[in-house]
Amino acid sequence: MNEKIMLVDGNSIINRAFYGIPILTNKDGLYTNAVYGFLNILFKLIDEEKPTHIAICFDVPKPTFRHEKFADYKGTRKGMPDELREQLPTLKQLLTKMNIKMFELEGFEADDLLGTLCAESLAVDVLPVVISGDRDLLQLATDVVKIRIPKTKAGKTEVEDYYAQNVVEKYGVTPQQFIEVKALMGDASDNVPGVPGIGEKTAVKIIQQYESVEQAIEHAADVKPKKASENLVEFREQAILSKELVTIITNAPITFIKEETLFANVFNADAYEMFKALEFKSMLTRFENENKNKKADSNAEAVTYHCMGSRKEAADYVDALAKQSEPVAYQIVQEDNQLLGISFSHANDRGTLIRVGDEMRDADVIEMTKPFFESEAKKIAHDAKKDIVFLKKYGITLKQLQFDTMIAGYILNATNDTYAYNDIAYDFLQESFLSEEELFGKGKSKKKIADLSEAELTDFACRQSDISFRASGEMMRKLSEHNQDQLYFEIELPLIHVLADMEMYGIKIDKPALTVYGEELSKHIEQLTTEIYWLAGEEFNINSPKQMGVILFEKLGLKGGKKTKTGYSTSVEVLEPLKSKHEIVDKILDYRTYVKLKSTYVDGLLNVMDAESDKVYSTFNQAITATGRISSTEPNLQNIPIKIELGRRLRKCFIPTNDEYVFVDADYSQIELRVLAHMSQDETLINAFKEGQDIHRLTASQVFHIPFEMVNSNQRSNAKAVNFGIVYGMGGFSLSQDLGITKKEADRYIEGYFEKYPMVKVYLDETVARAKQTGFAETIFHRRRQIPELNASNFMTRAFGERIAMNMPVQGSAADIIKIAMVKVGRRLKEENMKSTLILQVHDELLVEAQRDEVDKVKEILAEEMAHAVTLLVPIDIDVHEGNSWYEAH
DNA sequence: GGGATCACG
DNA sequence: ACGTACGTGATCCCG
Repeated sequence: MNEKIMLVDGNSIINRAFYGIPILTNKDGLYTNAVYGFLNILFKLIDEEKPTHIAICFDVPKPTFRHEKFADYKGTRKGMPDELREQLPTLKQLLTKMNIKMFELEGFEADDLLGTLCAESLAVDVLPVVISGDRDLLQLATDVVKIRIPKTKAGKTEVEDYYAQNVVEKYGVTPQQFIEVKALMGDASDNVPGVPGIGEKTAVKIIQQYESVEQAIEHAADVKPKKASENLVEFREQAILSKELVTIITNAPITFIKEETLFANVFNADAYEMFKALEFKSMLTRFENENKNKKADSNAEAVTYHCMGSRKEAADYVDALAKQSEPVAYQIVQEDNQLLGISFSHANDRGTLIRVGDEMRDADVIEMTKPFFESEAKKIAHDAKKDIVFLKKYGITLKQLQFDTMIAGYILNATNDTYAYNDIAYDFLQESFLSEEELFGKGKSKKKIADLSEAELTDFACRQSDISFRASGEMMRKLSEHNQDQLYFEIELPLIHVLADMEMYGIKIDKPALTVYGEELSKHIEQLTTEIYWLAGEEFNINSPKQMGVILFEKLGLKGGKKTKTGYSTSVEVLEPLKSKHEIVDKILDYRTYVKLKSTYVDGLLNVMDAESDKVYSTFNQAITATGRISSTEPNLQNIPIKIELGRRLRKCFIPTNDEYVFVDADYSQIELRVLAHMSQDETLINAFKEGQDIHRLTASQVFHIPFEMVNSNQRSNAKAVNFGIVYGMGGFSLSQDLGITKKEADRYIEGYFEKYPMVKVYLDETVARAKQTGFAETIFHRRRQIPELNASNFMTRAFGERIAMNMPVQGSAADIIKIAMVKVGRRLKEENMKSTLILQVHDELLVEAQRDEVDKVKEILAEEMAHAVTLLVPIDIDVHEGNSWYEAH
């Protein structure tokens, strides 16, 4: 046989793919993860098997002959989730375009069609190989017919292969006997009854001895154990029925025409378009490879990039660049802080690389290109912040940054995971390139850029500046179309410089104080560890929730352990109510607090601290969050403890560089609620802020129907939770959990809130409605977030989308506002030649390291620029403090 | 690499 | 009836 047909169980494979790959959607909100995973598995197996023919079988969602025999067949099975169901038509459409033959037939399951095709292909001398996620198919295995069962784990596909021999090895029975075993033991997932009291072990034993259900029944008297023996007789009909149910039939009324299943013309233009629409970027290269002998499409159009060999040539080139009046895109290629080359692209040059090599060392390339970076020529960059920080080390200041394609990509669609070059090319030029991970791999086997040949490096570097240059036009057009010119050019772009300055300046750590603090924590941890072991009666890993669950809920018999996917939950919410039940609980909660502080903060900060300056230099990411906030990493300075005093003391270790400076800290007071007041235009809320009322107290008095002056602190704090919750789109249930009240009461609170602030209700409803219509939510400054979840058929997903739609404009507008303030504060400090520097932002707070003489001026600038970043319908309040540490200043 | 936990706004 | 508040990042365990 030199022809081979791959027979695929469509339903079981797409099902596995769905659960193996996280939910994905494309731009249009179409779910794609299962289709993507299906193709991944399909392609992998095609590569391995190299079939000449292929067919894919599907179930028809209607009763089959098995249901006629047994009405409850598959009765316990839940329907597939909507997110998966929606993907079936997409998959079938795609397979049609790929000219892959599909089979489905009313009254039969995919299994039966596979069995039939298996038999028919063998009859015409075509070797079948069966792909399914369902072990029932193992009954089809023979000495030549292989059953392959793929598993998708962590994005990787592993396959188990079974010939008849392998089935015997693994299950101790032949493929034919496999049916008999199933018939006896039943199958809970398909609701096949089997024989009560006979499980897998017993079933295998019985069949090994008697070979079939019928013979086992015949010799029922001899069968052991006794229970099985009796039940074989009592449930004999049920056993026979079960066998019929699990037996795959091989003569379903379908016609196998070999030629129809030919594996050919799969990677055609039609399919390519659909892959693009589904955003299966990594799979597009497969088409390109398959078609590389065919005519080149626009994508593969030959581009000539140059590499400057000689010093003289390069110097002249850069000289001309610096004088350009038209924008120039550049890309600095570096690895491990080592410069490898700089490429340039502009209107008259698709790409030229100045490469670090024998003739020009890194310092030469730096020196040569310095005039360009500092020139008035307009520059297009990709992640300019990285470049600013890099160039600064050589004393170079990047001037005239006109466009940043990474940031533009983020503004145009804030929900992408990455905005790498290949993403930008894909989204804005409709061109597909390999990602860096695909080019270089990842983890241990990651290849080095430095190992590229000159030609490869030229291509790699120039492609990037080329993409930046060409995409920037389309991106600008889209920004205008979205009304995002101001947001992009007046907020995000200037912010890049502010963030770069913050990163470069860093923040000083009082190392001795931090070390002492760490030792104090360690002592407590040691003490608590001993006590916990003693109370538990044994040693265990307190850091392992799994082990702790066993100790608490099994050994010590505490109850109320709510189950998570993997076992008991041991989180604070679970442990807090158990404090009075056992002494150990309090110790564990303390232990957790101390360990968190020690490992995440003390050790974490010491690890990333620069040894020379005793400073930490955080990276501020401007293209991560879906709402417009910035995030902070390595170290994350936006989650330094403050709520409890023990943790708050950490802030005493964040200090000014030297005693020439002090910290001035300013934070917005209730910025999100003020934004809500503005956006909703609710009169009561607006007036409350205008009159400087205590907003939580006001809410309390209204919601609980008590006079303003009579509100006690508990009522006020409950009202605060309501005020917060509203902004998050919270429901009654969660509020009740949070406040420890009944859902009914919580619902009344929320209702009361909306009675008091009626326009807030109107605003939130309208916001959700508008988002449903447009597919996105937006802030005051037109920052937008796509919300594909709003179209989900799944209730939970859709409700989640609605909460996002309510929250994003509020959280995002607050982010807009503080970003404007940062740009303005940064500008003022620079223009007025001050020695004070903005060093940190924590969502509603700015921290400035102020020179002592400038403290008053700094306070004035902060108060002024933060309060007047925008004009809202309500006043904006700022609290300003100074101190010799972050602890004192906040 | 994903889940659980917990730190922040 | 569904499960149940938005946005982040770091550390640890475990398969």
